[in-house]
Amino acid sequence: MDDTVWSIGDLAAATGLTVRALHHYDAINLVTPSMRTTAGHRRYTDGDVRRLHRVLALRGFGFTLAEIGSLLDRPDRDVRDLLQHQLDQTTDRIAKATKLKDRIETILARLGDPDADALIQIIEEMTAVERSYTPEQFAELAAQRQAMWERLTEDERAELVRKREEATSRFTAEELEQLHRSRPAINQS
Amino acid sequence: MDDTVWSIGDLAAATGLTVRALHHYDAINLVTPSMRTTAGHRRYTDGDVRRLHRVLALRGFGFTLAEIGSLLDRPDRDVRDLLQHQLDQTTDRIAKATKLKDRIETILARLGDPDADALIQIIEEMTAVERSYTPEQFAELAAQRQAMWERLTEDERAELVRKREEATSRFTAEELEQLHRSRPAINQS
DNA sequence: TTGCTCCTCACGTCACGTGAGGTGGC
DNA sequence: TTGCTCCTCACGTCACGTGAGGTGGC
Repeated sequence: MDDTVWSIGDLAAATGLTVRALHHYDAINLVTPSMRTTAGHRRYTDGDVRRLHRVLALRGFGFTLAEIGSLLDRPDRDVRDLLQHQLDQTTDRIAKATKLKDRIETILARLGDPDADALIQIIEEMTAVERSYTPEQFAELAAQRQAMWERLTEDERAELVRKREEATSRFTAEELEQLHRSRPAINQS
Repeated sequence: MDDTVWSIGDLAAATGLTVRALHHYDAINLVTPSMRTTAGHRRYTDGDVRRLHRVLALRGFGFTLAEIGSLLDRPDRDVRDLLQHQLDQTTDRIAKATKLKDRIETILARLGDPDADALIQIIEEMTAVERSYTPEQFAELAAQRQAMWERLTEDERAELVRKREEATSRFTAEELEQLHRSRPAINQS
């Protein structure tokens, strides 16, 4: 009973995965069938199937396949940290998605019987912040900010980042993303 | 004043994008600079910058670059549908992330001072549903479900899908994903 | 001449989907 | 012999990141 062996198609049907997914797990050495038939066909043993189930369980918790692999193969890492990280990421995703949802609902409410031009106009109103500057003023602003940043000490920069994050809640999603993108670039210089 | 022209570096600094991102937008014909210098350097006009701002605004609403492109170039599509679709997707993402968050918090709470083995065990307990079957029983189940499905009429199938979705709230995230993956495969046959 | 910005390839990312062309077991 | 399952490439996805190697303006 314990020496039952699975073809890839049966295993795929039983787990709801695709054959291609199992091929992929094999290719990255995540779940490798212990046997092959003489024709080269994969045969999954009971142990392989147990490992696959662990993979699917962990995948359900949002771990990447790479993380799952190292968790299963070197189970000495600080699991609490990993889980905490997952939790933080998930919380963050919820917050961002919730904000986006609010904005979309706002737009839908304001939208009468619109075409795309109207949509774009409304969205631009909601996100129009920089557009009140001329390009030159805008470039000047960016340059000044950059120059100011470079005159700061490490501590002052950290303080600024904190303040920005406090102010962040009043920003639009677009600006959030832009801040997020521009910060590492600035920090590296 | 209106004929100011931007270099790619200045525009990147002013918007918080990377130069590479602007290259990308150019490559996919989303935002193409109207001019080049004799040396081949991109020069963005005021109109280009306005288009870029529209792109960023729409991106903030979760549209893909392809969607943004067709929105800007053929503004005749049903905008309300597009936005509604965005909203549905976002709501769905929030629901899934919230469920995941609950599960992670549950695990973290149950976790004393654990190593990965303990984690995997706990996760397996939380997700252990199929594991109460032997592989043969499991394969049998899958085969029976498949056979049953194929005997159904379209209406009966739709009814089943509805019922499954009702029951879904009691399922784990893993099972949700598996259902989600297996359904289109079955429907195609 | 030295920096700095700019240019064009071109591969890598993540978890597979989707053919393409061919082989083995019932 | 006909289907069906299986096999191995290998390109595509999405929005860029990250060098690699080279050129132009101050």
